[in-house]
Amino acid sequence: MLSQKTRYSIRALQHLADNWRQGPVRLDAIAVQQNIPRKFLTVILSELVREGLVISHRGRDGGYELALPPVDIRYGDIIRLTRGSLALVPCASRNAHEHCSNCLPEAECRLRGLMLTLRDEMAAMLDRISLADRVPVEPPFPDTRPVT
Amino acid sequence: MLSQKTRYSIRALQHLADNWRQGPVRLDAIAVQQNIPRKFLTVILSELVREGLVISHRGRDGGYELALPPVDIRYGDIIRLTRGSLALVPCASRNAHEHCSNCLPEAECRLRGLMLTLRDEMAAMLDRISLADRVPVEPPFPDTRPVT
DNA sequence: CTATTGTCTATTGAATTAGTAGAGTTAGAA
DNA sequence: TTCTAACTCTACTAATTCAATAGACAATAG
Repeated sequence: MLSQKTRYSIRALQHLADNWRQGPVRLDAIAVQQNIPRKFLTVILSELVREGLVISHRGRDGGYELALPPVDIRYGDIIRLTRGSLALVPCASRNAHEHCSNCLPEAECRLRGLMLTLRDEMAAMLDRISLADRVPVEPPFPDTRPVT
Repeated sequence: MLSQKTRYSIRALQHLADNWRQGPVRLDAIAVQQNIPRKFLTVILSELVREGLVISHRGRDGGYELALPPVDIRYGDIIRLTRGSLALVPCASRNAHEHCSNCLPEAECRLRGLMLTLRDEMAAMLDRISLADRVPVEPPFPDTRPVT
């Protein structure tokens, strides 16, 4: 699962993408319109600023805006930044690899092999889509496989 | 991330798959060979028994074995059973749908749209592979996309 | 009938996460 | 210059989740 914080980050960034090139957006506007607790959002946005994804303007008429054009911010990047990794298991991360505790040697671990492959598939998709893309809100239900 | 418990479950099931049709495997054998804390494994295996994936034999010469041929146990099933859902966000689950807290109405949520699509891709892969499949332990590094 | 092996429910301790507090900094405008 | 509307930073707390253990119980082969 993505943490609440990661979800808030993504929605905040989407909001900024929607207002790209329309001047800074105030924190309160984002909080209200995206239904994110105000105080928590200050923490989240400050982090995004520190990471270089967002630019802030202080003082009167301040606010936030994306540091890059929406098309250059891919969902994969956002998740890697806020969550550290795309992988579902620490040892299957390509960029933040860590050993799993109580596991077999990695060279023998079949779970790891599977999770690496899965990670790569997820990355392929998430790195293809950017904040500029219109995402289908309700993708067609896949009917070619069982639904347990 | 998959919880430690889910990872243990998968490894335990893989172990049973390796011993398919060779009589019951004792809990201690699994614990030692898979490096899983014994007491924790009792909890995990009991759950798998209750869920019908595993059969247990009590008493002397007891142990565990898969309830189905390995080919009929797909990774997607295991994760759905032990973790409740494949989705990365509660509102994007096909089989255990829940509303996310502090979100927008689902019909407008772009994060949900994206996560549904991702869930479907993950499911396609995880439901294709079963415990009978030999998983490549080290898949080729994908070089067609950026590695952050 | 006993040693062996699994079952069940509760509890503990640690880690993570969500969210808040509150004092500080910056910049525009009167 | 000073007021005020913004953002910034570090620390803290409460709630939740998670990993692991405890310990009494049940079944079965020999």
